[in-house]
Amino acid sequence: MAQAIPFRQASPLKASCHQCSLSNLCLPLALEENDLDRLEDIVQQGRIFNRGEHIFDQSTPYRSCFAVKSGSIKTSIITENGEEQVTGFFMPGELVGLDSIGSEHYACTAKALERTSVCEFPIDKLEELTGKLPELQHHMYHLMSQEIQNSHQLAMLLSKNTAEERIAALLLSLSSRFQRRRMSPTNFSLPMARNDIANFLGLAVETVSRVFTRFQNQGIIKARGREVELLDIEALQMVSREFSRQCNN
Amino acid sequence: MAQAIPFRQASPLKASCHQCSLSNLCLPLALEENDLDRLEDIVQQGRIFNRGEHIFDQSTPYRSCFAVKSGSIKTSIITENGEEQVTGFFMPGELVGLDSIGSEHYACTAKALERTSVCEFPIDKLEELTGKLPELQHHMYHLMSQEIQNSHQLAMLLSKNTAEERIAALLLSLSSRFQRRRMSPTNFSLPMARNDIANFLGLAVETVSRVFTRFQNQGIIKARGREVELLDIEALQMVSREFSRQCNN
DNA sequence: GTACATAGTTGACATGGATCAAATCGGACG
DNA sequence: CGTCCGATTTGATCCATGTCAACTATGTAC
Repeated sequence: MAQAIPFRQASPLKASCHQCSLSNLCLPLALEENDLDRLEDIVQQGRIFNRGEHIFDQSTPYRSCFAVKSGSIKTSIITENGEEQVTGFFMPGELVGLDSIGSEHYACTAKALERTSVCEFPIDKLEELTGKLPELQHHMYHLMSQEIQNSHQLAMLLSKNTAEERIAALLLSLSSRFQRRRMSPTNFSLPMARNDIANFLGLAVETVSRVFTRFQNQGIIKARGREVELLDIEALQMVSREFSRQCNN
Repeated sequence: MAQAIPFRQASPLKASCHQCSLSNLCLPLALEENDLDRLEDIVQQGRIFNRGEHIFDQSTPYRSCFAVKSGSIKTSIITENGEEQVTGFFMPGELVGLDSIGSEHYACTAKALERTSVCEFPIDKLEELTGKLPELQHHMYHLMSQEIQNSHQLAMLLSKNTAEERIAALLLSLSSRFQRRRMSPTNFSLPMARNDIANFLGLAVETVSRVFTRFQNQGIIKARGREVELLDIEALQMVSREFSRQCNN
């Protein structure tokens, strides 16, 4: 029935980086057209996860890192006594699991914040490939560097900034990340709950809520539930003290 | 006058990883004897820095990462408005500058806390070499992963833990790092000032000072200036809540 | 040795945000 | 449509830690 197809086509288990709309954000960003094939050879089209499902947790043996294809992911560390520390939010085109290379298990737990699909890069194959493609290797180093920087920025936010500053910085970070994905930088829907925001920013939920309403009263944002509209980006930048140096970008 | 020397010998600008006492901690850790030569080929014996001197700062174009050979280094981010956030302390065998790969300039400022010597790895040559030596590449990924993890642990410490817990965790981290370097885990001299500790842990100097004296009154430590003796490690672990999961190890 | 600067300690007080409590909203489901 | 449960908001109170101020110790230059 199906006739032979002369052109490249993804097998069911294989992602097509060539056709992916995120190729200017994700790993393919580093590669020429013809090297892209080699990346496609190792990528596995991952499962789709429903909201709340774990992509992996700290007891999962480390095998792969994952690129978000659609949806969004939250990573967190769960301590022995059950406390959680949210370490990041990941949007389409971003790589999750870079903090675990060389470890037996994942160093954090990754949970889908909404219906989310991912591409899976088995780490052994990825390392092998980066050994052959210097640009890809460089890009990996660069991504990991940025992850370190982001985390330092977060530490800075946590140790030096007030609740308002932290929340302003997060909103700005999300804004610029939505923008890079060609979505509105001023009108978006938060993928995460207030609780996750609070945890990520080292605040109590109540504080987050209060700051949101304060911002709203000042006419800086408009928020109803997870729907957010940034009315005055400049004001947000003023609040976040260190203009545009966001915790994640 | 000088006669030809038949055996490998470090040129003035070249470090000898073969003879380095840190070879079980540093990059050589990943390599077989014979691959070590290739690492030696790219290492540059760095300058010696006096206390307070900058190895690099955020205006320095990114060229290399550095391994601490002796002494110790503090890294920090300086914001536009002059605020400082200490992001880490580095001891012999540890690598500084992994947060800047792929950036134009260093992402942080590195300052010698005491008289310090470093080995310099030009990043372009290092990347080239890791492309050829899979074990070295893997080790680099692993080191960078750990740096991300450390930073997440720090963020966690900052957002969830009390002053006492943070300081206990730092003391334990230093202790285990001294131990790995075959120095006493209970009797050491802090390389950094109270100020740096405070900044790193997101506290006021006064708070650090108070906690030190509190610990001392409880008989957990003995401290005179920078000289510290850990009298009751178990008690410290109790205090630091999440037993032994330190911010840096 | 004296003097000045820098680092560390201690005390008194103020406050941002945590905590506790309760009300309200919103969505899933029968 | 009504019910239920979790998420969010709002209010009242409390406390750990910051801030300000003063004092002490340590080190460095002359």
